[in-house]
Amino acid sequence: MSHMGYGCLMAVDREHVLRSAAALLTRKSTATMDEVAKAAGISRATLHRQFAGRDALVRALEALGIAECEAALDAARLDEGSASDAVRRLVREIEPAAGLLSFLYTENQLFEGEEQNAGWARLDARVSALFRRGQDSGEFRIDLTPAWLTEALYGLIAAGAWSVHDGKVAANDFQNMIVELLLGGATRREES
Amino acid sequence: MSHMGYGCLMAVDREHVLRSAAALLTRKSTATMDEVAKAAGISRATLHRQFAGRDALVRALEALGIAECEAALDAARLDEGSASDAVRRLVREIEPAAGLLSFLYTENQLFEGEEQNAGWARLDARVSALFRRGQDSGEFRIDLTPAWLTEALYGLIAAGAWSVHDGKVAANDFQNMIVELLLGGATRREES
DNA sequence: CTAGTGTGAGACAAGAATGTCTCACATGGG
DNA sequence: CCCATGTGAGACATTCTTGTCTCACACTAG
Repeated sequence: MSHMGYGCLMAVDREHVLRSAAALLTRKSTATMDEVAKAAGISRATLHRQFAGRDALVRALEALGIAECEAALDAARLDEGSASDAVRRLVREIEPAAGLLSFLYTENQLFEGEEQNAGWARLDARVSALFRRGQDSGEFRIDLTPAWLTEALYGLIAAGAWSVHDGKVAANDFQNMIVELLLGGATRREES
Repeated sequence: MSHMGYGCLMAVDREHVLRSAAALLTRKSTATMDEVAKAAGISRATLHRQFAGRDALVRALEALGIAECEAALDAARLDEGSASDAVRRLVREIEPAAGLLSFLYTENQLFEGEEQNAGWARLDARVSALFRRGQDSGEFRIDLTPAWLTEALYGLIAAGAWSVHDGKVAANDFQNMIVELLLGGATRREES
């Protein structure tokens, strides 16, 4: 029967294809559909049966990235404890998705004309709310807008992912480098 | 005679074409040679006479970006005064080139295979030296490597340029947002 | 006026990537 | 055993971009 294996087998295959495509496109953002198919171990025909075209594939990757980000936001429990600790948890949880994120980050720069996925707006709102909470509690300075702190976080994650990829930063330092710079800045301060 | 107007007229035309191409590609990094030519007010044939191909154009833009960065580094007098003030001057001087920089920044991500222009290495070295000077003087914390601070600066400049482009950050705040986050971080501190 | 030079417009072929299609093969259930 | 479904391989047309070429036109110096 067609409605049997369809729901379960296709799902895991689709998941596997998406993971492979993410891993490949993270390293080579201009990879061909043929290369993506080979990386996933399937033929171009099958790839094209699952994703109508390159656009559909990128959209699916976007949805995957959004889902992973939302899962990271959930796991980070942004509402609990101090805002600083929440930011630390957020970066820790989001690190596995950093490669995919940096790919989507630059990819979105050339989708400027079209409307962006509503999921990004939701993520932006949640992260912005975290920074705003930190400002309201007196923990964060108020002269940097939550919108900018959110964008800066994305930019630092992308820069961190590329730095690790280029070997300029040790993979183990990824979290600390981002969190410490974002929270504490470069200037030395007296430990209290 | 041909060897007369060649040195002077071609130079200014080339400069104009490069500026136009930079302005266009900053907004739409996938612009066609035809679009680049139209943006510069010349025909595709003439564009192709000045730049052998798209690669040559990008290389020339890269050289332009490097030259502007080096000019900014010179103007910022990185060796004078405190490292913090030097960083402030650097961001201020580099702001006009931020758009071009962010374009080249993402463009270089997909040149991963090829060797990068030696100019970038020189710039990295100069900026790294600035952060190292701040560390040696006790001004900057030593747990963030100069290499990471340099990459983070690039990432923040790109993020700032895109944020301004998307209207998420006011253009007037560009310098402050970057400098304050890079130097001071998000955490509030007592003013001394 | 005339020759030389640079430019714009457009035709043209080459190449790459995409989207679509067909066909043969394997596998798994009836 | 037989059939249906999904897959791989490959051919094919299409589209887009690029690089090259030719030709006509404007301008300018001699």
